[in-house]
Amino acid sequence: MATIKDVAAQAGVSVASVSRAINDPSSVAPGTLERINAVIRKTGFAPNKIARSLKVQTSKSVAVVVPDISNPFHLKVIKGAESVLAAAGYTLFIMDTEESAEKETRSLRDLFDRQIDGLVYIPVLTNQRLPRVLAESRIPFVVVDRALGTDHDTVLSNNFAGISLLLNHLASLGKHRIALIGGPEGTHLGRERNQAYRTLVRQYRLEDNPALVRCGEFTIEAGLALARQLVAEQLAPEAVVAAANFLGIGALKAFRDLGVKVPGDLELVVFDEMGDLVDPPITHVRQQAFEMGAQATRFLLERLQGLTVAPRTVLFEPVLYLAPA
Amino acid sequence: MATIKDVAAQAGVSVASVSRAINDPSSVAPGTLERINAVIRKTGFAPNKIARSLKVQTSKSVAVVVPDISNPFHLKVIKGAESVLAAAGYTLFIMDTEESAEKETRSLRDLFDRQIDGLVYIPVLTNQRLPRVLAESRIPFVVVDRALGTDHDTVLSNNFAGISLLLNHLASLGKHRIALIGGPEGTHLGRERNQAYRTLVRQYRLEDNPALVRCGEFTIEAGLALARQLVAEQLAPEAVVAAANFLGIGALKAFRDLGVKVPGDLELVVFDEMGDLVDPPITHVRQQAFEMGAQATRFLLERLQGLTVAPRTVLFEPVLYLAPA
DNA sequence: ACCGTGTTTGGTAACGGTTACACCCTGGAG
DNA sequence: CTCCAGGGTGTAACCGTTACCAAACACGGT
Repeated sequence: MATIKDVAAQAGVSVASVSRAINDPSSVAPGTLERINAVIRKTGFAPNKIARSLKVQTSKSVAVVVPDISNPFHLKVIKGAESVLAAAGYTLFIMDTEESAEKETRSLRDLFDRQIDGLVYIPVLTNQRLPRVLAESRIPFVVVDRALGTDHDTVLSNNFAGISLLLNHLASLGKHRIALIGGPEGTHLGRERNQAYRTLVRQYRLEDNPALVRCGEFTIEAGLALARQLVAEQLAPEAVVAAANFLGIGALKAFRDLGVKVPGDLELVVFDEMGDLVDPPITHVRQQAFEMGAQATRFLLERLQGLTVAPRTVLFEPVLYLAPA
Repeated sequence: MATIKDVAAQAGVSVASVSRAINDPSSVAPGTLERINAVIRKTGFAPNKIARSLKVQTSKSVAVVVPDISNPFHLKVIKGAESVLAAAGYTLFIMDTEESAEKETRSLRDLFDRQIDGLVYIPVLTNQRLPRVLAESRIPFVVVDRALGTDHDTVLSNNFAGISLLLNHLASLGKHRIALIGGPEGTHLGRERNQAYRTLVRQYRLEDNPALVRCGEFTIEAGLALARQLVAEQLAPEAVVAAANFLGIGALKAFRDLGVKVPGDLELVVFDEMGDLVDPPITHVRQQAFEMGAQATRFLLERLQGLTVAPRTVLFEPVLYLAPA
């Protein structure tokens, strides 16, 4: 690769002039500029970004760090981020932490000392607070999907509202004994949705029976196992709410395997969409994942452009998708 | 962030010693080493990778560049890459080119002058040959899923075999008039699968009627539209093969909307999986995406470790998943 | 003729590391 | 008692840019 020195030599000017020709063309005489540009075209020279970053301490790039790139929600957040970044001239790096706190720390570290400018960050599920690396860093970031403190920008879904939409729908259908297939109590996200269920069950005066709530990991396997339990123990719920897409998928599989008709024997509703071709169509709420990614990135760009305002938190409202009756 | 100079000053040694302490501990006296390490721990110092890369022209990182991160096939290739990279101590960057050649070029450029060491590369669909940036670069890369030349490592699916499995299945079911919903003829991938269909139709002595093949983009919308055409034109195929997952999804939707029973009125088989919960279950072939990503990455690592052998091409066999009758 | 003023340009010190090279010890062999 | 080998350390050049500063020059006004 040609360097700025080569160009300077061939054009018969100093490196300083070449640098100026690139970064502030108006500051160099038209004749010189043309000569330099000719050489640049000829050699295909492009300034080395590494060297540039080292000097200017910025890299015109941001990263999105997500716990599981195959989770459709995360995927859409990424797509949302891409949509606003494309216009802004930033390069986007995606990193998959595979739900491992250790891998997450490594990734963050790595991004930092590669001079990433900013970060859209969906924490690993088990994180109860901001990783030290992040807290100590001076780079702007915005946290998506999990509340991890208030001294930085945060973009969240209104989990309570989401569960509320689902329970309200079931209640309006006259269901009374409604089970929950919930996420892990040890995580913020799981707790928040489970708690919403408990609160709302009382509020709607539905059957309030601890045996009706089953919690596990946010995985298809867990959904499958918990749904099986519910059926096996003859609790005969009239409806089931699954607190996440993977749980819903697992539950639906279980019911199908066990010959439980959905809907019919049982109503199933789920938090988050499960895919395009799910049959029968299942009533669910959708998070505005794309829009959340976009908004988070807008916040980030504002900070990158020097805006300093108090940390903001925004809540996106999930929307209900009713399956045709 | 602390720099190596700070550490050197605090430890009362030269920067050279600190650098050595990090990169070749055995070369510094035990006492000094300990003193340096103490300071490093205290300050949380980590060498700036940017500066390091600039000097040593390597960055211990590789990238996976894919055209569409929400395509399950690409996703699994990424997961496969991750699985082998984790062990090797390389950082993985993921970039989504969104099926845009222009964006792809930018991304590749960007990666290069960030001193990426190697590349696992799934080209944008419309690329007929290796992008210039890549061809001219000196960094090792391996191309996945599309044949773009023979002077580099390539990892492919046996598309012919995949179509063959599907047609063979249909033929064994006694189907004779089999339509194809194919990909764009202007792309290598589309052409390859469509061509396989044409060849095999003759080979199996099935109805060889150009009106039975409909091609379009690899999208859900195209699948939907093409399936509608097939139904509308009363060609009455006994079976349909969709040449890709998105086409299959679209087709299934169309049939469902039009009240065409699958199976029953029509048999549908598709190249690639469509999702976990598709109902009814559809007979399809799966590419060994994860394994392909892993293999590609293994090839890459070998080159990164200095192996120089002739460029290799490996073909992975798709496997048939029969829907329960 | 002289003096600002303004435009172009070149020299060069950073940025934060790595590494070739020279230097200084110390100790064992001759 | 010299000499040499070799371990441990520091100095400084270098990676490719950018940006500050000063130098060179032209030009219009007194």
